[in-house]
Amino acid sequence: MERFIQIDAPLIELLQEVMEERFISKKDFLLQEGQRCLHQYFVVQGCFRMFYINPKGMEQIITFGIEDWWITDYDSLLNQQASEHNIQALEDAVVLSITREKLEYLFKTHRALETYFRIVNERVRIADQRRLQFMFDLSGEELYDTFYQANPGFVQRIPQYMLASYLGFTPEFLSKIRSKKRK
Amino acid sequence: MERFIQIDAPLIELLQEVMEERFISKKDFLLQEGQRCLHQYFVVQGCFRMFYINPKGMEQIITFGIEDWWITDYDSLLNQQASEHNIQALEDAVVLSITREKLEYLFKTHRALETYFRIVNERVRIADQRRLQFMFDLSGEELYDTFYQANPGFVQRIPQYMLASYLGFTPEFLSKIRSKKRK
DNA sequence: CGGTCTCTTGACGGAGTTCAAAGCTAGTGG
DNA sequence: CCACTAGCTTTGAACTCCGTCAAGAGACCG
Repeated sequence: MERFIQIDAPLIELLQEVMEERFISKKDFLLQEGQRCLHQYFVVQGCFRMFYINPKGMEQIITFGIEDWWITDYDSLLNQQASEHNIQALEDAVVLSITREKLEYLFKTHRALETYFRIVNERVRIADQRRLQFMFDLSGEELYDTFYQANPGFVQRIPQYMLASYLGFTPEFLSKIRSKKRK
Repeated sequence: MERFIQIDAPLIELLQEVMEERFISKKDFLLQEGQRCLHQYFVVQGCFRMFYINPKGMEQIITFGIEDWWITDYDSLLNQQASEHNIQALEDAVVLSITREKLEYLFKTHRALETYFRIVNERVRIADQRRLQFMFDLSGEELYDTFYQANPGFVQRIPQYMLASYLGFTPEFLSKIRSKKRK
């Protein structure tokens, strides 16, 4: 938070009080399809994936969430409807959670917090746009290379088929990319 | 704005004073590659496209902007660097423009305005995510159908090859989709 | 009218998918 | 601590969607 706003001690203490610490075991869910999403989660430790079941019945990964990132399903959260998404821990994890109601209340009383989230969402828009451009411009192999370079080490943390899903192709194809590289 | 915040008369008047009205002729640019983007634009009348030149040398359209939408290049605006994008009018148009500096000043003095943009960006994140899901799930033909249904009339306002670019395929392929439908 | 911009059509090629089978790895219980 | 199983990765052959290239036909604007 200090990257984006000047945060004072009282606000830090308040957040520590209000946000609930949760320990999640590998493979457990923060959110499952059909539930209403009520919280925003800050990942303290661990790794999550957010995915849905696409029309072909396959799991499609939208995004990952790791340490120091926020994760939630905004569509379900803001429009107060059942989620089509799942958020699942890929490792044992620790998150801080806060309900949308509490957060909006804090926005009113603590202006800096709202500024913080305004800025975060501006940054996410930039990142989302870059990702879209990558998907337009790059071949499967180039997508893999680019992701690999940009996120050193992360590829080791997750099964390859999840990376394939995130990048928008099949595990078989990713396997062929990798086997080609071995030569 | 009234959709998202309670806006009072003084703020409305202030915005009318501070924001500059600009008339843009068809084919003229609000932003060109290489320039620093300094403004956020609110489209009063007309239609814009935001595009860049991809590695193959083709124009790739990222998004359109029409009446009552904001348009800008956040990456250039916030990171204060030369833009890789172009924003061009597809029709004679009217916009209200405001520099980022002025807007951030207004955020400080007029809280409701910052709340408004926080909410707008949350909504845009939802829309961006839906678009990503469409691109994962749908074939070219389905993308066209879905866009056509969701934006009745808009397809008539723009050349077909721009729609093809936005949807992520070639004008030739779009032409084949349409010729198939005629039967 | 004349040229530029836009759309269409067809033949061919290639990136990525699908399906099926087999090999590998890691977690789990006995 | 081993054996077994479920989960993950690899490989190959056939196939599909969509891109590329090239040529022509409209359509719009000065």
